[in-house]
Amino acid sequence: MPVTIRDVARASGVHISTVSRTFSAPHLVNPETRVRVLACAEDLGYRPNRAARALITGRTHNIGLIIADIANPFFPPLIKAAESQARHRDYHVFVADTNEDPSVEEELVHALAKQVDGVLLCSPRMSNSLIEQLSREVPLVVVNRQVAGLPCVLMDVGQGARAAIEHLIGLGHTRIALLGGPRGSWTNREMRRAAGVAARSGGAELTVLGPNPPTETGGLALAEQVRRSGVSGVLAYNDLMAIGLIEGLDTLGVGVPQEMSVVGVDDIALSRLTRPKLTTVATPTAAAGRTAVDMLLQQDADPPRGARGVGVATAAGVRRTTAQVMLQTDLVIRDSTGPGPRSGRHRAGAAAQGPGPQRLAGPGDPTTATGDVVASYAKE
Amino acid sequence: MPVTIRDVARASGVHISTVSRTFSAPHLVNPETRVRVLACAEDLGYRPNRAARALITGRTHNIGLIIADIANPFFPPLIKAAESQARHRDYHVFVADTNEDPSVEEELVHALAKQVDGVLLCSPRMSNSLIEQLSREVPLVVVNRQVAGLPCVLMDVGQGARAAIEHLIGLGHTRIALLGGPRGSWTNREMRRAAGVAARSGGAELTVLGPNPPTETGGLALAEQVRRSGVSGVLAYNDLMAIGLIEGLDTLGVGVPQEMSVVGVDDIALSRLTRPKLTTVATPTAAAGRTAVDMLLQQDADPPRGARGVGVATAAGVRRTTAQVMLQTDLVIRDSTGPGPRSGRHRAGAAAQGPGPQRLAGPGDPTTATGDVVASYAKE
DNA sequence: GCGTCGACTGCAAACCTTTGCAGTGAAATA
DNA sequence: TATTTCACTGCAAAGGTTTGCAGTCGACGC
Repeated sequence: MPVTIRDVARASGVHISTVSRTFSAPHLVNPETRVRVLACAEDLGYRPNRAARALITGRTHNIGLIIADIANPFFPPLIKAAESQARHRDYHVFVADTNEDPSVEEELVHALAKQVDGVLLCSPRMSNSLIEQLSREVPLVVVNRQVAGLPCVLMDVGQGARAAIEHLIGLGHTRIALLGGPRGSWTNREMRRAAGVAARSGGAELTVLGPNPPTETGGLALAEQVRRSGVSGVLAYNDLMAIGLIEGLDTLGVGVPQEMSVVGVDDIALSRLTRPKLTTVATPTAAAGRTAVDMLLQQDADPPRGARGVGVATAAGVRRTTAQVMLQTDLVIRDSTGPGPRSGRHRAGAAAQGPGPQRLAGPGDPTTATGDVVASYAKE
Repeated sequence: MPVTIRDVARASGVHISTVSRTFSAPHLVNPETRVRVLACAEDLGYRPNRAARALITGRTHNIGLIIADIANPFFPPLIKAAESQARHRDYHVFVADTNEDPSVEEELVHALAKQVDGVLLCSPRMSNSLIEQLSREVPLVVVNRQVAGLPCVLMDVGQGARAAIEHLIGLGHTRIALLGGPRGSWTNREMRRAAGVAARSGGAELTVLGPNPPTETGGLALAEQVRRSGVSGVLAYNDLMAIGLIEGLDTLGVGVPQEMSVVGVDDIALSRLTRPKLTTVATPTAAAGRTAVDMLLQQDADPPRGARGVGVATAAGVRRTTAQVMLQTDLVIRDSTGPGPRSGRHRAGAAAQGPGPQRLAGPGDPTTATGDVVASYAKE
C-alpha cells in the first residue's frame, strides 16, 4: 500500500535513482524528466520515507525537545516557538516530559539519540558532567544552563534579578526575601548570586528561602514563612511561585502590594491575568526556543555524521560550535509591587482611599482590604 | 562511531540475527548466550536503531500529536498525559502545532504519516471528510471531534453546557449569552446545541455571540457587546475567553459576579488563580490524552501494516476499531457566578455585608465592590 | 572526422535490522 | 538403533533510500 520511490520510477519510466535525485538533488536531473517524475509522484501521493533516508544519510531531520514539565506555563511558548522554527527548516520535533526527574532526562537522551539529529535540553536538572558525557552521544543544545564546551541559550535572569531587587529597594523595601527554585537549576543559582550582589550594594537585607518546587503550591506553602520573616518585598523564582505566594498571603490576610510586594520571573501569560497583575521579570522564552533550534541545526549542518564517504575523522568527541547566547530580560512593573515601609507617605495615601471608583480607574489595588493593611502594620 | 548490532555480534561471537533476537524475541535464544550478548551490548552502549527496525517491521514506535495551539493552556495537560502514556508503552511522540490552521493540519498528517504508527488529532479544525480521507493514510484518533468510523475521544461538553445553563438559571438568570468558539469546532457546535435546549427548557433566553477566537483577546473584545446585550449570565466557549471577558467587563465597570455571572469551560489551572475564581465546566483533559493514546495503540496492535509475511489482505481502507469514548465533565462552582436579577433577596443579603473579615473566611467574593453592585442595579 | 566534454541516467552497494527457512546437535521416543 | 522432536543458531533476503561510479549520447572544438 505505501507508495515508494520504486512505484514512481515505474510510473514515470526512469530508474529509482533518478526519482531519488529529483527530490534530493534536482539540479542533477533533466528538467523535462523532473517535471514528469514530480507529476507521477504527485499523482501517486508519494512522500519520501524519512526513516529509510535517515538510515543511509545519517540524518533524521528530527530533533528532540526535553522539557522538565510541559504543564509549567513557562514552557509551552518555548515549545511552540521551537517547533515552529524547526518545521520551517523541515525538521520534526519529539517532545518529552521528564517530570523534573534527572534520571528520566538521561534515559530520554539515550532513547532519542538514534532517532534525532540533536536534542534541546530545556532547564535540565542533571549534572553538568552528565550533560557533557551525553553530548558525546548526540549533539546537544542546552537552554537555561551553562555547560562548558556546549552551545547554550541563556536568559539573563541575573540582570533581571538585579533589576527586580533594585526596583524593590527603590520602592523603599529594605528587607527582601528570595524564594529559591528547584535544586540543580542554573537559573536558581544565577538569581541568588545576582540578587545577593544587588541587595548588598543597595543596602538591603536578603533572605533566601528554599530550594522549593517551582510551582504554585511551592509558593503557597511559603506564605506563612514569608510573613513571619519580616520582609516586605519578595522575589520569587518564577511567576507560578509568586502567584501561589500571593494566594497564600491573601488567605493569611496579608495584602499585596499593600503589605508585601511580590516580583515574579518569566512573565507567563497568566501573570497579566491575576489580581493583582504581577510585576515580573520577562524572559524571552519564544526567542530562546527559536535560537536554540537554530544553534542546533547550524551545528548539525557541519558534520555529516555517519555519512558514507567521510570515513573516520569526525570522531564524536571533537569540539563543536560552542557559542553561548545570552538573551535579555526585562522587568515589567505591574501591580504586585508598591511602596515599602520606609516610604510611609505613599502608604498613608494609599490607605486613605477607600475601595471607591478609582479601583476601576487604574490598575490600583483590587483586594482593597484597607482595614487589614492597617492591622498588619500594627503587628509589624 | 555509532555501535550497531554487528559490533555486538562480533564482540559476543554470535551471528547478528542472534543479537537481534536477544532484543526482539528473547525466548528464542539460549539463556547463556542471551546474558553474554546483553553484557556485550551494555558494554558497547548498543541501542537498537529504530529507523532501521521501522523499515522492516513497518512500525516506528512513534506517534504524532497534532495540536491547534500549544500555547492554549487547555492543551499542555493533554500533551503531558499523552506523552507519558505513550512513553510507558515505549512510544515516542512528535508534537506539532497548527496555529489553528486547517491546511497546516493536513500537511502535518501527510508529513508525519510515514514516520509514525498513528496520529492524534486534537480539536482539529478541518472538515470531517478530509479527516476521513487522511485516515486512509495513517491510523487516526480524534479528540474533541466526532467522525463516523473513526475512534474518537469526546468530552461531554453538551452535558457540561447544560449543567452550566441550569446553574445560571437556578441562580435566577433568565437572559444568558453564549460566547461561541472557533468555526469548525465540534465542541462549539455541541455546546450551542445543548445550551439552546437547556435554556429553552429552563425558560431562559439564550443569545449566541460568535464565532470568536478561543483566546483571552477573543473574550475581551466581547465585553462591550455582552454588556449591551442585556444578559446577566454568560457561558463562554472556554476559560480563556471567560477570563478575557471578565477582564473586559472590569474595565467597563461591570462587576463579576455582582452584575454579571460568567462560566467558563475547561478548568485550566489558571481558572483557580484569577479573581474572581472562575466557575467552569471541568473537562478531563489528561484522561482524554491517556485514553486517546490507548485507543491509538490498541488499534495499532492489530494490523501489522506492511509486515512481511502478511501479503495483501489488510488493505488500508478496512474498517478498524471504531470505538467512541465520551468522557464526563463536571461543573465546578467557584466565585464568578452569583445570584441573578430575579433573586433580589440573595443579592441584598450579599450586598449588605461589607468587605470585612468574612472575605477571608470563605471563597466569598474577592472584588467586594459593594457600591458598584448597587449602582449597577440602578442602571438595570 | 576525431576527441573531449558535459549533461544526464542507470547500476549496485550500503545503511541496520528483522525473520522465514534451513541446518546443527542432542535428547526423547519408538 | 533408527527416527522424531526440540532448542538453538546461522544464512540471506528484504525494507526504501542515497550516492560513487560508470555508461550513453549529443554537442562542440580543432
